[in-house]
Amino acid sequence: MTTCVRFAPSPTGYLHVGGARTALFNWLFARSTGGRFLLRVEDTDTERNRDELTDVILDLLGWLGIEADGEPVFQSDNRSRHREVVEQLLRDGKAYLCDNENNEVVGAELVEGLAVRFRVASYEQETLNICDVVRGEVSFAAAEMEDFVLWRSNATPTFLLANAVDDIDMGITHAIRGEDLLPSTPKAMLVMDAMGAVAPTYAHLPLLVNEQRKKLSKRKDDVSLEIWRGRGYLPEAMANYLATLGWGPPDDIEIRPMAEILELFRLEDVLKSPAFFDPKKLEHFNATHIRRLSSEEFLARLEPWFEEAAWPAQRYRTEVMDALGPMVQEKIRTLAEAERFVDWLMLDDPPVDVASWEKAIAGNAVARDILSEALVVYADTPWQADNLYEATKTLGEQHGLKLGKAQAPIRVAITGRSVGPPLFESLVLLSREEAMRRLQMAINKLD
RNA sequence: GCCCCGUUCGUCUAGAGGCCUAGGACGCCAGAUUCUCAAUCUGGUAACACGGGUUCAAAUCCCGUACGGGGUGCCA
Repeated sequence: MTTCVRFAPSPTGYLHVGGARTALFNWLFARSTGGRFLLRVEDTDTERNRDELTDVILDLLGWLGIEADGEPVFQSDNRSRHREVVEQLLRDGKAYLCDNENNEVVGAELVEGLAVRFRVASYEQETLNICDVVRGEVSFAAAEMEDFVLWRSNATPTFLLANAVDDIDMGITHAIRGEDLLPSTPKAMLVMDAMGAVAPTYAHLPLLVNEQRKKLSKRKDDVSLEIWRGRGYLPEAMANYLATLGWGPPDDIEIRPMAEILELFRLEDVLKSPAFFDPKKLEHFNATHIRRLSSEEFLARLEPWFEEAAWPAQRYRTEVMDALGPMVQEKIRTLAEAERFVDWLMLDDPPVDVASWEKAIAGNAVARDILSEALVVYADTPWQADNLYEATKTLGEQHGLKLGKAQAPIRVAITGRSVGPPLFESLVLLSREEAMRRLQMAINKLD
């Protein structure tokens, strides 16, 4: 049997990291079983702009490397089919008309202004058993279920109806979704059974939770995938991290290419308990993925970031990144951090980090002497990294300081920060005149 | 309330009765190293929720308790 799964986002306007994880697991399952991965936009709420919504979702899924098979299906396009199923259920007595107070209204045809509820009593078995790949067999007693609305009085299908009908019509073999949908699964199965259809196999994924162990909330948590992309996270790092939430590779190697995860992933290995979305660990994954990029690829990924950087576009100096790229690559954790490693080479007056200034210069008794002497020494040191290194080292030794200490005030005076790329290589790129101008400015500021 | 699900280091996980005095990763702590460190390396810290069974043997199987979560809409 060829497997067929779907990711069915609801129209909230953006992609949630939990939704992205669900999409990823569906995609992994489809690709690893040679099946199909479809996209269905559950836009039964017709007020949204669906083109725009779909663009956001497709864009983000594409960013993550999750490609759907075929064009996305809009649930709202299946309205007539949904209506047809409701009408049939009504005729079969498996559903009934009801008014706003949920009182049954006699009739076997749809009536404008009246809703339709499913009649659970029409189901003849005592229990509904869900065959769940993750949770095993889960059963619900039919006697404890209440009738539920299939068709609203405003003539639109509810999630329960549309979701069930579309899964059947699309030939979905495995419904892989969040655990929050587990309690509604027996209702979907009731509808499918009444349609004379066979329900798909289910797999309810453990929820992603926040530090309070609650389902990720749009209000309190950073759940939008766009936010993470905007913070400089690599799609491969995000997808890789998401794959380790609720699932773990058997060989304990967590950070790896998606192609390898595809080979190792098995739906039945997915865990049952909720997982905390840990930004710190995500950051570590990201830093590692950044370092694994080739130098060329790293620079290419940085391009969109530098286009929005604080320096004027015409001030960008290609030679700076050609020389410092690899050194920046091994230090940053997110792409967003790259800018402050090199901005002082593109700006006339780079910002000065207050804490760095206090520690290395204002609060450092020898800082003034070091800066003044550096001004003198740099005036006639050959402007090359090796020579600057030696000159600065000697300067420090005259104060009984190791190079590490001696370079601190110089670094802050010139770059504005205590952290950055290797100083002497960078000074060469800055030019002697500019370096000396900044040293003088720092001394003036101190006076 | 009722229904359903879950419970291994702070966190993500490995573990399918003996390989477990429980492994890896993040974090944290310490040390090393580099011209800076937010990089790198090394080491350390820390868990089978509890109580009963079953068994020669249980983190692994069964039952119960506790705790946590999800659901209980003419939301999805």
